[in-house]
Amino acid sequence: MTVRVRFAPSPTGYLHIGSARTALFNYLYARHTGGKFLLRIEDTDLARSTEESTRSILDGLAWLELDHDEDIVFQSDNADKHRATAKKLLAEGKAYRDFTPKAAPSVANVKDAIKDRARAAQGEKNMRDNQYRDLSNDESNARAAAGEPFAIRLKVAATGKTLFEDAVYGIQERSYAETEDLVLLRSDGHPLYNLAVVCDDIEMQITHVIRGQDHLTNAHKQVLIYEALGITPPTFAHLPLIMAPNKGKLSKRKHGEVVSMTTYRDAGFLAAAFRNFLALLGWSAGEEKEIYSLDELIEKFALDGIHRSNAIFNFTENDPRRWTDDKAQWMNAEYIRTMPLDELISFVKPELKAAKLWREEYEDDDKSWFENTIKLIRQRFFTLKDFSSQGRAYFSEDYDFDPVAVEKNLSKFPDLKTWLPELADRFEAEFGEAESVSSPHVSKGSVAYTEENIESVVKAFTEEKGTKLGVIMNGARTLLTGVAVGPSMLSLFETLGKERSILRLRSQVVWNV
RNA sequence: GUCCGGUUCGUCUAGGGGUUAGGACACCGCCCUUUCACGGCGGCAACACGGGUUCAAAUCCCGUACCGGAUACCA
Repeated sequence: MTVRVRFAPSPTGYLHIGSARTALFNYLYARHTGGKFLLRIEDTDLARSTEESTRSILDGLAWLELDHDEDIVFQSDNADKHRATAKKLLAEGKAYRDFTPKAAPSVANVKDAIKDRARAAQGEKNMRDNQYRDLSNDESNARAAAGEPFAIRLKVAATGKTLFEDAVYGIQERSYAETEDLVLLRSDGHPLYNLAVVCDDIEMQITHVIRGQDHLTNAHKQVLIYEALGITPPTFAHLPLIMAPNKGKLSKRKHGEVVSMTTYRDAGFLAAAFRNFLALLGWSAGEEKEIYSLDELIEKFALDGIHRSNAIFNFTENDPRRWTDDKAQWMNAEYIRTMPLDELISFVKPELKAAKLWREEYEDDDKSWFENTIKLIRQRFFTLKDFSSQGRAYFSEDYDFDPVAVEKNLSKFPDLKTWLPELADRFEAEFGEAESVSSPHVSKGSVAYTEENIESVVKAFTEEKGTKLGVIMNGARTLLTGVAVGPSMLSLFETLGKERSILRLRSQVVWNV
């Protein structure tokens, strides 16, 4: 039997981190087993479902490259089938009409209201005391024919228990007494979640239901429906939940952007890195290894490596440096500095394009210069965004000066105002005239413009001025790149090229601010 | 309340009767680098608690505490 799994989000918001991981695990399991990964949009709650959410979820999945097989199923399209199933159960006496008037929709906090009611019942509630449960067929039919509204409830046996083996949590038992006669069909004819899920999973021939642990009790209800239908339930695998740093619920409302997949895409994360991070949240291959390619994840993924305890997604609100999980950030930086250069460049290109820093020459005449530059600066970058922000001075003459860097490396040494242009003269004398900035990498001087030669020129110059090398180097770095941090000054001079280095050494703009 | 689950460094986790309880991130120190990183080396840091079982318990059993989930004519 080939494995068929599904990711079934309800479109009530963007794809958040927990759902993304559920999708990932489903995807990995399907690919690992050579099965199918299906997508079903559970849009039966018309009031809350939006097309925009659906699109956003699809975007998130696309970014993570979790491509699904077969057509997307929209649950609302199957409402008639769900209703038919409920009617069938009713006809077979496995469900009954409940003529109890629908309770007024409870106010503000539905969750709390339910909890309060449950607590008030003190565990003495009899789940089988519905007065319509054993209504005669004739009377039930008569009332229905008379137009009296009714919900359809599953007739759960008074004694016994549901039992299934969860692939993650093991044997799960629940006494029938704990389970109400769940509503299958609302009095307005609207099919409810558990019915819809079971019907669709059957129709889609789902073999493994991999979803959040918050559905564990739903699994019991669903097993009941499967039993009533006489169909063997799929294998369930419930996933531990991803919690906020305070161990509380990670919610869109409370935590906002940090839980949204689009945030990571827009912040310059690599899908591969984020996937890798997500995979390790609640699952482990049981080895001391952190970096896994997609192929490796697919190869190693197994249900028995999934944990039973919740994991915390660690981040610090209002801390720009810790706005998201440290490990996710590290993972992304690790990918940026170690992934194949070609691959990285395919992501850097759109980033530079978006920042209007891209030039076609980077794939043509200046290809090797571009590659070397990326290789040089990727070492200290964390996200794709860094290439257009911190890396701006490499791709444009129009870059900003960090006031702190200027103060620390330039203003403190007023001599640099004349020294740096002098150094430019020295470069010119040594390496030849600056021709133009259009081909900054081409060096035409008598002496080769290499790190080694640059070093001796700078060193001689430093001695002559009776200053420290650091003063010159740091001053030049700030003048040439606008910031106090960056690659070694020598490789910076070389990478920027003779012409651009000379031009920038002579620049007086920063002194006039 | 009831039912279900969980609990190993701050975080993600390995281990599952005998280990100096391992790794990663974060943090700290040293080296490298006349910057900042990267890299290298090192450090800090954990088996929730109480009872059993056993020669031996982080590991098995029971209980307690704490945390989480569920408990709808929501999904």
